Amino acid sequence: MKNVAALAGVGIKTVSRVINGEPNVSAAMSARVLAAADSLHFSPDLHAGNLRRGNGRSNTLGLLVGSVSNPFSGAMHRAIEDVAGARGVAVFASSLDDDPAREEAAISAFLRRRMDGLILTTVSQNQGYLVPELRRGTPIVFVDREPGGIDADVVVSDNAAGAAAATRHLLAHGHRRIAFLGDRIDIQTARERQRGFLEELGRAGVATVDVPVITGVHDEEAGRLVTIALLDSEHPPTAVFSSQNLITIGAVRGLRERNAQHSVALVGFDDVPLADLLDPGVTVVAQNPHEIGRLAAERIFARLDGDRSVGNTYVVPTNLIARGSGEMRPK
Amino acid sequence: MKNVAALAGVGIKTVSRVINGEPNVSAAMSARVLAAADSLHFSPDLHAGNLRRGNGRSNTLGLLVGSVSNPFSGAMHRAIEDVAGARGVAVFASSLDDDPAREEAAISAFLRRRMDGLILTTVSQNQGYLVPELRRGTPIVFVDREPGGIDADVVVSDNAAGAAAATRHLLAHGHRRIAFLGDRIDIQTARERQRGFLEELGRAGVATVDVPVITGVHDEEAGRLVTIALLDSEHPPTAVFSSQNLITIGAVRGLRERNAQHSVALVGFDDVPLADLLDPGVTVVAQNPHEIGRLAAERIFARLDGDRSVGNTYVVPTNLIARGSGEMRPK
DNA sequence: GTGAAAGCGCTAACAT
DNA sequence: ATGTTAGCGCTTTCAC
Repeated sequence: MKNVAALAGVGIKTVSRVINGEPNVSAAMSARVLAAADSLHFSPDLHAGNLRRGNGRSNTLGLLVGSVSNPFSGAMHRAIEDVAGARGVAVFASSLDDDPAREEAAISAFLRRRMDGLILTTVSQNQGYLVPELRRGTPIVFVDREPGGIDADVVVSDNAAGAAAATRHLLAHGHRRIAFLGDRIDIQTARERQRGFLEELGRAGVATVDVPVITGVHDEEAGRLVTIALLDSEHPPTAVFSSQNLITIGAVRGLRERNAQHSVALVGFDDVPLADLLDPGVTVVAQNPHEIGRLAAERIFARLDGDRSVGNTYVVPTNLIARGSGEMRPK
Repeated sequence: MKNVAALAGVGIKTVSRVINGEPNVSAAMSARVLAAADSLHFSPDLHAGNLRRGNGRSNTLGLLVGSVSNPFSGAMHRAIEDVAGARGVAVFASSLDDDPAREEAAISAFLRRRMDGLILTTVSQNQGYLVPELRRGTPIVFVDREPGGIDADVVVSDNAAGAAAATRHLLAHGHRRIAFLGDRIDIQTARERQRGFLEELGRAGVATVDVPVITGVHDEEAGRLVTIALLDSEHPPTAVFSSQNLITIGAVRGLRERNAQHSVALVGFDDVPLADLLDPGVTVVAQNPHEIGRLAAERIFARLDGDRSVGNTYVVPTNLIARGSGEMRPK
């Protein structure tokens, strides 16, 4: 900017005025400055400006998701980007990988970069360490999973209700021996889904002693192996409830390998790409990652626009989509 | 930092030393500063530091992809994040949406934030406007699509060769009337794939006058509609080559709707989630987005580490995966 | 309508 | 081993 001022033969403040579109610059002056800036390929340093600027906004949001390569995360990211982009705010995304160390590293990276707001999926048991940052005025919204030890905005799916709906669906089709395939129990949503499943069985008066509940299933391959093991066991289940998208894909593979896809029912939590094109189509309790992302971003901007209300939890409903795999009756 | 120094009763430079892990600080001093920083929830301002720091690195990379919700982009993003993360560098991703205006806006946002390097998917016909930035020393790698008017590192799939392989595969299975479903022709890879397709037909001596070449097919719904129109036409093709992942999904849907999935062959360019679980499995020319991302990130860091060689083009091979849909013979 | 000086939070260079 | 001063690129404040 100094160089631009020198080349245009004007004071540095005038350049600043022109670049930022401030009033009180003559048209001739403005043209001269713009020409100089152009010929030097000048691009203002946003961070340097923010250092002195009053509100100190960086027009940047930090986003922490499960993994940027997971379709759920991708859809959420996209929705957030759309809301933020409309306001000229850029989004900075990191993958959590369900690793508490990455949670800390990513958030620390966000904080050091002075993001205007944070949208976080977390895995640690407690997010109390963010309370000072929240008090300082940085809007923080937790998505997908509820945080611990902090009062902030939260946007989540109705995990327990969705899991209960899936369970009810299988029960209604005559299943009693329903296997539950759950993620790592340190993950808040995994516990919620398991709770919804067990409570629904309880309401139906089904003894859970006979129901295989397998937790710690975290990825596709584990889902496949667990499904095969269940099918090969002495009392195989007549239905499977896989409580996460990667597990569902693994379960589909496992059922195929034992040629059980048309005899053992399957309902998944969270939708899976092309689920409707499989044979049978995969019945799922679909989440709405786009809506979760949109809402989260709206909350951030509401806070930035001055909303000082206490933290609220927004529950986005799930939606059971029957496609065939969940409508089979036990043999 | 000033506050930390005051609270600890030391000079500001000592705090700086402790925070940055510089040598020449006594253990007692270090502990006192750390305690003060902790009690004030101090987090250093990375950008303020970079303003004065010699190399001025922001430890941030800008990434522009098709859409953060596309699986190809997601896989690439993830690979880049993994390489960058290992070096303590964060990644900032934006969606291009094949819109030249977004290309300009996103790159301008990157530049204003002084990213250390840029990994770009572009859609404008010419990227000459980035030459000054490249000369200034900002490493820029173009991924997925080759840029115009600039000499820089490029990492792409072998689009023409992959398309030729797909075409050869269909020809070898007896097809002559092969429909080509192409993306918008302003997209460089779309042109390359079309070229590979037509050249392979030429090598095989197949007259292209009889071959339906449909371009401008950009999304899933367009792919579906075009496929149905082809099947309903007077001389329906015996095989379809869909040259992009969303188009392929649309084509699968179209074939299903006309119950032609077991009679009309299909090969897609770029892999599709769960393609192996469909009936028939979808034969594709798979790209390697993970490898493209990894290589691109490696190039950025090589440049940051001092590599001053001229721009190079890295071609990542494609891989034809036969799963059933591409191995059907014409009726 | 324009510009000079001070200072944002930090680090480089140079004291001590 | 610790502190002081200048200045990164910009905006603010205030003077002209």
